[in-house]
Amino acid sequence: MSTRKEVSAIRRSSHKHHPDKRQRILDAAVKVFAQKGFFNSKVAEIARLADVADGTIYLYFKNKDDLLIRLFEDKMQLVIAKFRNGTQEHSDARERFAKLIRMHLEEFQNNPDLAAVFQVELRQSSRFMREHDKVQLKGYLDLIGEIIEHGRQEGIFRRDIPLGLIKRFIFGALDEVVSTWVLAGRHYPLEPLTEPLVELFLRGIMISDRSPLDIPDDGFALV
Amino acid sequence: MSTRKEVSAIRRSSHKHHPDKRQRILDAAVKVFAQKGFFNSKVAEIARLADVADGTIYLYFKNKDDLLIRLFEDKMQLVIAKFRNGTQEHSDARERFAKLIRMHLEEFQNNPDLAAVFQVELRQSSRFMREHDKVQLKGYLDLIGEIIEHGRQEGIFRRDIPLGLIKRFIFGALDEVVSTWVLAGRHYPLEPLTEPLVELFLRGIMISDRSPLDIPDDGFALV
Amino acid sequence: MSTRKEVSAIRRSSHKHHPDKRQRILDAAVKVFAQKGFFNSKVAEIARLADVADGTIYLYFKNKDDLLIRLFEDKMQLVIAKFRNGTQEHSDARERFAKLIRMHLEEFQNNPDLAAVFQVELRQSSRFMREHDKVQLKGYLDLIGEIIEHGRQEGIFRRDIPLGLIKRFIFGALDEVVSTWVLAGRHYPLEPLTEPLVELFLRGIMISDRSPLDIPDDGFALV
Amino acid sequence: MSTRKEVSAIRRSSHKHHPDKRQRILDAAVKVFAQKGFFNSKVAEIARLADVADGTIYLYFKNKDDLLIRLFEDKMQLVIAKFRNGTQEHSDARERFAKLIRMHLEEFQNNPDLAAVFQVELRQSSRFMREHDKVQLKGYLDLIGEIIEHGRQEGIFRRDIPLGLIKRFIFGALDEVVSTWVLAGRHYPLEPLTEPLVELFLRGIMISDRSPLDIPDDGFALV
DNA sequence: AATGAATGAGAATTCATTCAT
DNA sequence: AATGAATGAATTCTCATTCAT
Repeated sequence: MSTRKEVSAIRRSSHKHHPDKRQRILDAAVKVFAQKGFFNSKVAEIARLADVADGTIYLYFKNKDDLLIRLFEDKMQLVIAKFRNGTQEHSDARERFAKLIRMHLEEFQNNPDLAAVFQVELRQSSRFMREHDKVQLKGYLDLIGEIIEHGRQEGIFRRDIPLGLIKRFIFGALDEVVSTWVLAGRHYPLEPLTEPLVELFLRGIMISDRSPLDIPDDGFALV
Repeated sequence: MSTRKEVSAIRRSSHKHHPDKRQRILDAAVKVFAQKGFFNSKVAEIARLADVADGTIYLYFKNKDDLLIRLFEDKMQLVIAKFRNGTQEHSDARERFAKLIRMHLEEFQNNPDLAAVFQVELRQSSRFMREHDKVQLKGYLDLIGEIIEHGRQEGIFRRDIPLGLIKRFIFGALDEVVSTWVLAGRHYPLEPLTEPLVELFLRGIMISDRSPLDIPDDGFALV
Repeated sequence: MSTRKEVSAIRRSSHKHHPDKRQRILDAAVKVFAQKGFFNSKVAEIARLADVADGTIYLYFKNKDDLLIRLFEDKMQLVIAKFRNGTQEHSDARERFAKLIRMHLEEFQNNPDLAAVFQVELRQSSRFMREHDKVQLKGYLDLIGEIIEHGRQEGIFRRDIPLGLIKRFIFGALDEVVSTWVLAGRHYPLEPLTEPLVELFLRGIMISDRSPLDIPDDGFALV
Repeated sequence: MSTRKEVSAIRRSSHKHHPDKRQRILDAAVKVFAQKGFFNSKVAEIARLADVADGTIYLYFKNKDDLLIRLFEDKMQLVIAKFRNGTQEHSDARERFAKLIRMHLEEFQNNPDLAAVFQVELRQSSRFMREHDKVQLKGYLDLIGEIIEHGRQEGIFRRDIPLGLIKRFIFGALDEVVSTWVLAGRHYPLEPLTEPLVELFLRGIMISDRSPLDIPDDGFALV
């Protein structure tokens, strides 16, 4: 009796399933969650959009919650890796920082559905957030932290404000800007906001006698 | 046939009701929404906590959605009025700005449940946000805008970054700081974050040749 | 927010379902409606009687209203076809007419629950009637009309009274007789009423040498 | 202490209440029932229309069901008395009968709301009908019966068909004609239907030289 | 007698999840 | 592995009725 359940549990963990199907489900989920919000999304609709049966979703994901969690984790992991990669092309902390902001804005601009889910729908369940905020979002905050730390070691970012606060400050502002864009219907491009945002941030976090923009005279256009 | 719906607007008229009861329901709603999240909250639990019958809630509010909306509107109105009042005690734009940040942090520190609802649960429905973001939240952003504008006229806040972006930047950072605090379980005081945050903000938004902290020489503690 | 409503039309598509289950639900519905009346019938009870889950009903029918409507349409269609068939076995209009009356009485005598629903419960909602009276009931009235028309062409049914009135006159009388029988608890057989009813009807609608009103010659103005 | 209750009880039974208020409630009930149907009518709406408080209705009527029952009884009593009066102006059974039909059609034509309630909404609850069909409707059927009996004694109405059946036959046809009129939106006058209806009825129930069925001599067995 | 705010039982319907095929 | 029909728990909201004023 309990055998069957266990078998199915083993299969689930072995993830042998068709990997493409898993992705199709996640892609459908992003779209549906983005449009309707998590609680108003129906598993059946995700299934329909992914062109699989309702039950199939449960072969790949534990439940609806799990779908959101995996979605978040999968994407966040990719995004963080991509951003870390991208930023490390620059050695200057300011450039590195500026690159991060730009990539963030571009990423969401190019994946509006993902943006909607992250910015708005992921906030839905405090229960969810309580459990997962600490997991993957932390990875992103860590990336920000690394860059700040880099700047501190370069001697150009201030040390008199707690790193944790700075990370939140930056993430929060960025997050709000993207949220506004999502809620406003994405009627304008995000990427051009890079420069002023970088300016605002750097002024705040750099050591004050060095203005972020009049740094060297190599004429580099900020990022 | 279709027994339900259809009418529903016969009663709702004489709003003599007990005014205290309305408040009790709202208070209960804040607590429950904060703890469980909007979608996981049951109207019956709010009723129980408010010590009224389930049906009574519907004498004061159109439905569960309406409860959240009114909650937001009621509180936001009060908070905005209070903040506007408080900030106008200062004529210096920097002080005014600093006062706003402090009041914001204090307000949510003193109303943790309300903070939880505002920070996390209100973000639940993009539909909701789409409708209400523009209404009352706008009032708050406007207040921020007024203070920035004041500083611009005093000649100490920069004009080269769009006001809209600055407002979002400030609100977002603030919001994230409070969210983190809520999600972290409110284990630390919020108010002490006033000074570093003000510092970060002012550096970003002030005209750069005037450092925000070396303003007067009377050694005044900021705010 | 408004969790409910809004979507509801995602599933309903592949109508492979079990066809027998649909019938079981309809059969259960007839019984329950007949016993309790539409408004006092609970969907849960129909489900219980049909031995399906509550939710299953909603895989086959849009809602409780729909259940009644389909019930009516399904049966009416069958009945009309059956009656039309049966009456066409006779070429004489009087025989044809008499056959219709007999079949009508027999049909309801043999399907007492159906009779109860048709006679009493279907009258429940004027809205329902407004929509459906015209649809399927019309089919039945049409059948009556056809037979009358046939008799007119044979030259034995009078043409001086509007067909519409005659149809109503016949249907109404028949309907009332069955209603009475249902409400009286079906304590007597219906079918024996065929002959006297046919007699009453035919006398009214046939051409006769002497119209029942020109009997005496006292020239009384009717009423 | 208990005195008050008893006093109020006495008052209730003595029907001392403001008689005009009772009528206002009944009038409102007819309108609302006619428009929405019994089950879709809200006591609160009746109260509003009658310009009394919700609770007041319960001083005059036991409950919502009672409201319908009293409505029916009150009106039926008046109508029967009026019809009996009116028909007795004529001594000839045929004229008496014709007068009844005319009064019936006129009555409902002049009280469309009442017609709607009687014809459609009263059919709603088989439970209701089971209890009240026998009470007041019977009074009306009795009146029809009296007139038929009168004609029989005059020697002009046939005796070979059970009186009960004839009463139902007449009432049913009449009822259906009015129902159709109600459901069709009352777009045409009812009263002109008096003559053809009387014609149809009288032909059926009068003694005539030639029974409509002994026309051909082929000895066909009816049906 | 009258009021109408409050009550709370009651019911339709939805939808995540299961499981026989 | 996949399916999708079936399940039934769960929850909002309505409205007849009561009762303190």
